[in-house]
Amino acid sequence: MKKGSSASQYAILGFLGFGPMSGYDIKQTVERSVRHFWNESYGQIYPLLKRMSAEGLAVAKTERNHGKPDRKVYSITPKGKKQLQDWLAHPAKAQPSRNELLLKIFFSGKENSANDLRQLERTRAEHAALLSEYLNIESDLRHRRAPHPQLPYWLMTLDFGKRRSQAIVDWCDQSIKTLRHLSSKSPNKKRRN
Amino acid sequence: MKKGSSASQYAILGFLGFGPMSGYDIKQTVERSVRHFWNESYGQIYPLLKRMSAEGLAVAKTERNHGKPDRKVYSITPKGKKQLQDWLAHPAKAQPSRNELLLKIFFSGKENSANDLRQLERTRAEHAALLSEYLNIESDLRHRRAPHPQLPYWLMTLDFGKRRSQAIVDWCDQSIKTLRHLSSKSPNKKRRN
DNA sequence: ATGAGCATGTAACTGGTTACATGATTTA
DNA sequence: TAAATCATGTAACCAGTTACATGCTCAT
Repeated sequence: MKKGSSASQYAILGFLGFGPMSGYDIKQTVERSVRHFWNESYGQIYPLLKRMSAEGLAVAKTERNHGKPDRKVYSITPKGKKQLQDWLAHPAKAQPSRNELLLKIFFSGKENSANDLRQLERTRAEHAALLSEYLNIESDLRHRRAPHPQLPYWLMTLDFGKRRSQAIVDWCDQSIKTLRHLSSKSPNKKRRN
Repeated sequence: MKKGSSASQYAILGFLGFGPMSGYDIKQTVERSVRHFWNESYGQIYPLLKRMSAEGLAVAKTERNHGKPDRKVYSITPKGKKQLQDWLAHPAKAQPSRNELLLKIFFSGKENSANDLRQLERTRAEHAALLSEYLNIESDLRHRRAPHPQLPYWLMTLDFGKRRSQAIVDWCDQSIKTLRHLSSKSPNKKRRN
């Protein structure tokens, strides 16, 4: 793995692999396709595209655009394709997970039960919503993209999202139950013996 | 939420809430207790402790230590306790997830099947190992820490880890099956029609 | 007229990791 | 005698976010 090339660079390379795109396009595509497990900001995309074309991994072509600003459309080069394949071939390195909600619960106590419950319910709702969103995307994908050779891979990542959200929903339900049980056994304010 | 105070600071405050600790102790404790959803480096801990004691959130006491280097043991102050409680009361902000493995699979195709399978099997093994580690920790905790008032909260975070790893194992199994099926339908090298 | 969408880009900042320096003691 | 553990700390680096600047067009 070459030094100075971050995962963002490979992500960009990957999207250019689908076809020529501008920085703006890449951002939109990220939002529509991999948002649930990846993100990129313009502040990352534009400087990287510049650097990558200087390194010969992509080539830019400026498209004049009536009224709207010009578009700089980048295409991946053979060298870029090779670098992408190299990256794909190397084992993915696990990124350190940091989960603030878990940290708060870890430090929590009976005093914070009301707040914990609120947070768990919010989290549950978020992931329940994601879950149904994923199901919609899935059926949409299966119909609109039926013959695309990469469809199975996209569905795999979706499946991951579904399972993760389902696991979180289940965990929230269980934890909410536990918290309620806990505070009914020894209530915060009024305690009847 | 005060500006300039990162989640790391609250994590440190949280651990000091369990009792006086040195920077070294905090690091060890993080490793032993919340490693599966949180991490801190010395390069983060020591400067923060310094700053926090300057801000009156903690107080340091130097312990002379025969032979070994001196220990600077920090205790949380009432002001620190208050700030910790404030943080606990605010909803946890979701940290942007970035999953390299999913990204690679998203960009993958039949050409990379062999490599994908290797990575999925590795990931599966990792999380299967974590899973049994969690189960050990759990029974250990239930016995050794049986009467601790915060035990239920620790178990909740463990439960999260268990469910997450189980979901990942399941997803790996499913994805491996899908990949094998895929390459048996249209093999990479030799194709019989 | 107001705001959303299109489109590119830079600068400042922040949060965090890694590498380094130091040095005694215990264990293999 | 080599390595691990104890223990603290700094400096350099890096990746990534946020805020800002610019400006046109189209729909409300």
